[in-house]
Amino acid sequence: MPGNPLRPNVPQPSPGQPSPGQPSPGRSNARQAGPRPANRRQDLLDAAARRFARQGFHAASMRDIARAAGMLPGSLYYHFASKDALLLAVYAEGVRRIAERVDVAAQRAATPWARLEAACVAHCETLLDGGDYAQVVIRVRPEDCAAMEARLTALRDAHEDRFKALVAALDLPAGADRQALRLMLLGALNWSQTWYRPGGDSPAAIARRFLALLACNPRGEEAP
Amino acid sequence: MPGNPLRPNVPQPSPGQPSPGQPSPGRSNARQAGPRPANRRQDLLDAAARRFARQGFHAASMRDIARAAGMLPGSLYYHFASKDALLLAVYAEGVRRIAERVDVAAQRAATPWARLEAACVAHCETLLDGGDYAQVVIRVRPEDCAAMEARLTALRDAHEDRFKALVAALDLPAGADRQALRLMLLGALNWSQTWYRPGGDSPAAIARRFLALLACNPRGEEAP
DNA sequence: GTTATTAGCAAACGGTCGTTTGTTTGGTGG
DNA sequence: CCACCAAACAAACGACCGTTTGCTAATAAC
Repeated sequence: MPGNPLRPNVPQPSPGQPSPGQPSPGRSNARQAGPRPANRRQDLLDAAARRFARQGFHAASMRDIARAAGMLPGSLYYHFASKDALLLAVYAEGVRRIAERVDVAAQRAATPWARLEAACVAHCETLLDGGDYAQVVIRVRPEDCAAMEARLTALRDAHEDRFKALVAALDLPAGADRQALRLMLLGALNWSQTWYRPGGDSPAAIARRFLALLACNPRGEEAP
Repeated sequence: MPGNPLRPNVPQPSPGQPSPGQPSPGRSNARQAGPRPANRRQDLLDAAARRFARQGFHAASMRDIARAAGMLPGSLYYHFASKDALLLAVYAEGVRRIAERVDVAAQRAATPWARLEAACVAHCETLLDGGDYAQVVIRVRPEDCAAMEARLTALRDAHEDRFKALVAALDLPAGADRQALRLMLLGALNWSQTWYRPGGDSPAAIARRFLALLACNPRGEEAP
């Protein structure tokens, strides 16, 4: 037992920080873009995202992920304390990527309806073609990982709040059912992950076709 | 090795037959409702449905299911050849239950719109309050079980075809986007499983609120 | 009463799981 | 040159996985 030089487990460079590299290795000192402090952590996250997106949380094993990242199973634990923690990191990054694209798209549009449409298009595109991180957010249910359930749910909710605001900004008749509008839109878009295949309609077209069904007269009335 | 009296693995009383009991044990002969041919197979299916619905396919283990059914792990294999086969049986029964309620509801309604609404209400009610079997159909993805993927997908598609027919029967303007209408409706309803909690709106109310958003003017046009 | 058959028990099989541990690199600051 | 440390390797740990095997009570048929 030579002391305890083990398990430093990476300082986790404050979640949310874009990507300036430099994990600030304790000892300060400007290190020029430098030879390469070995960025395998990102490869590892990518591999985990891919496995979680394609197989789900339980079916993806740490050994699969390690192999996909070109490491041995034990090596993962230098970067992440547990499988749960790895999922949380992937999930958080996934939410961040979706939210970022939705925000950018919404800000570019002029009217409230156009903003909602742009947001739906961005949400759908990221979900279906935006890579593995985003797919994990829709595919993996928070309750699949009991230890992280609360945190995963909070992340997902934070993203959905954007749509709550976009729908609230719409100019609708008094009795309009805004909650149903949001739930229906997001539900239909999220579920599209189960039937979408790259051959047919583009994700953007899917989102627009859905929105077109609602855009005409979204108040809570019966059919004729 | 005393011959091979093993693995008779139940004659599988022809899938789809309602529930008359009598598994027709090879040797014919009317057996009056009788003392009890031991119905544990149903308990076993129920237990499996519950675990699959609550934990998903991979997280539910055969040992969990056996314990919930009051059996030992090995005993499951008298009734089902594998975990995959057990899932298939649960899934098929789930689809059957949803489809049955949807059919009954739709037949009771008079107009095409009323039939679609009744079908959506029935679909949603079965999904959210109709027990574990139905939830498995939505929760478990066919690709979670590679060996059964084709069969599970076929079962799910067969159910969705009913909605294709109901939407086709609607009296809509020429350019109406019927495909989007169906995908949006089913997607929103299926996704409701992820956010529904028994406290708030009833499943029927959820379905009706969604349909009300579409019922007014479902043609493919842009927002003003 | 004998004989099959049903439905299950009891105990393991090999394999994989998430994880831990001790040790070894290779670059870097002093 | 040396001490240091991030980043991995190599090898296991116990637990649990889906499944197989041999056996046995109870039941029903003859």
